[in-house]
Amino acid sequence: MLTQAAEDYLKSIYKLQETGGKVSTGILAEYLDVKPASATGMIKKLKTMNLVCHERYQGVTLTDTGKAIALEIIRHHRLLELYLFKALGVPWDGVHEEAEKLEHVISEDVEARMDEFLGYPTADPHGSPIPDKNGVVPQTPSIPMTDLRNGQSCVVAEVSDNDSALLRHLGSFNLYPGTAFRIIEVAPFEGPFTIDIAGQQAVIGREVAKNIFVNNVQDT
Amino acid sequence: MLTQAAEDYLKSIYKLQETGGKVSTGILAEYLDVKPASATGMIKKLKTMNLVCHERYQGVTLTDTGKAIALEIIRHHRLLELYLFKALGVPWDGVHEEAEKLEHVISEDVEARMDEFLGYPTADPHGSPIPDKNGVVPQTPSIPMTDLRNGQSCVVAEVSDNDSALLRHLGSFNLYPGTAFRIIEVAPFEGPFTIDIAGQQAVIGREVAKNIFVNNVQDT
DNA sequence: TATATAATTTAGTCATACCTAAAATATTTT
DNA sequence: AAAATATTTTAGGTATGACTAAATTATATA
Repeated sequence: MLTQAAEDYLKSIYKLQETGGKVSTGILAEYLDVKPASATGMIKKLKTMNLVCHERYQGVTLTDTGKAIALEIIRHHRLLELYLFKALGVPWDGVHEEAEKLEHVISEDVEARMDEFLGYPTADPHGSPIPDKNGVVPQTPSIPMTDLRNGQSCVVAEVSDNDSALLRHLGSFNLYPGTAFRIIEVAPFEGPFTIDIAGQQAVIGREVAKNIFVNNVQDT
Repeated sequence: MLTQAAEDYLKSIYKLQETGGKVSTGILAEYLDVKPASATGMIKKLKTMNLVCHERYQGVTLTDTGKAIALEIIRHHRLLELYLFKALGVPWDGVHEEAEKLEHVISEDVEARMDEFLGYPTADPHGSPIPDKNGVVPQTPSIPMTDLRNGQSCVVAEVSDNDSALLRHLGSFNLYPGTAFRIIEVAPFEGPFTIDIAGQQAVIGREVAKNIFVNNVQDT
């Protein structure tokens, strides 16, 4: 059985690997809020367990085994988020923190029962894909909201889940995955977005928009 | 925040205290499957945190704070057991092990939500009382099955929860809390119990009977 | 009451896990 | 090639929690 820290490293390497191949020690350390030396230490430990590949100064990647474990933890996390949200009514800005602790502890049996209860879902409350039992991640192509232009309409596909204040802010506009909206205006010089959500107007700053990913984009 | 080990010690001291006042180092160590010296070490640590009272060679007791924490963990544990049983269908011989891990991790918010979902229950699937939010333990008087005599009828109140093989065995006879049965015969010389459960006859050994507690005892 | 026995505590060790600062080494940039 | 940057190694720290062995204290027995 892996320690919680080791599981968190694997999960982080997986996430960073998604957006850019090999993961440098520095990036990983920054992501986990530890010093690079700490990351090197854990990488060495994970290497002895054959969970990562690592050549000195060349960055780290997951082995097949390491990737499978990372995906299992991510599956735990996202199933838990959705379960807490749907079965227990935990607000969507609170599920991440709670799942972060539970993900290391639940059994495969409980995981399977939650999965069944939820009807074998493919996305968590923030729209992030839930890997299936075999580690297959359902692909839902989406683009950042910041790519949108005046007059385009779209549907929220996914939002970043790690900042609960941001999530509360988005919730106040009803900007959940599945919600449709239309761009009324993109202010010039990297300015904010004015949008229409079911008849309600809202102004979304660029920093916020960076955390929103959309699909079903149409010119109207 | 306490470590998991510290929480387990508090919980154990509480349980041992229930059945016999002050708790000796040796008993505590045996219960937790560690050496007495290890128990002494943890007791000293808990004492610096004002969670236990301890005079050398005089055994240990919980302070009010320590007792409150112990009861909170027991509440977590038993609510989790019932929740896993009722909401997710985890078999009753599996809930203990799962709750043992989760009890240290769930938030007060999730605890409250499970409590509400379950309708503010007072007993877990094994019949053990669930302390309320203020640490009040509902009292349900019961006697060991081994005190019963020929011809007496009763209802199962509580069974020991820490041996899952035993629980499966009891389950095979339908001996859940709430199940009524009648003593057909107690074999002499500390022999087994022959009982009638809803028309079905069963033979229960003395070692098993020691783990069953009953109430509503009536002579028939 | 003295002594044997049992329980408890003390003192010192060990293993694990994770972190850091500083120095050494490699890589990249100028 | 030199300088700047990033990474790794080294050496050391902290915390947890277990253990053994020896010393101490309490209890039971003679």
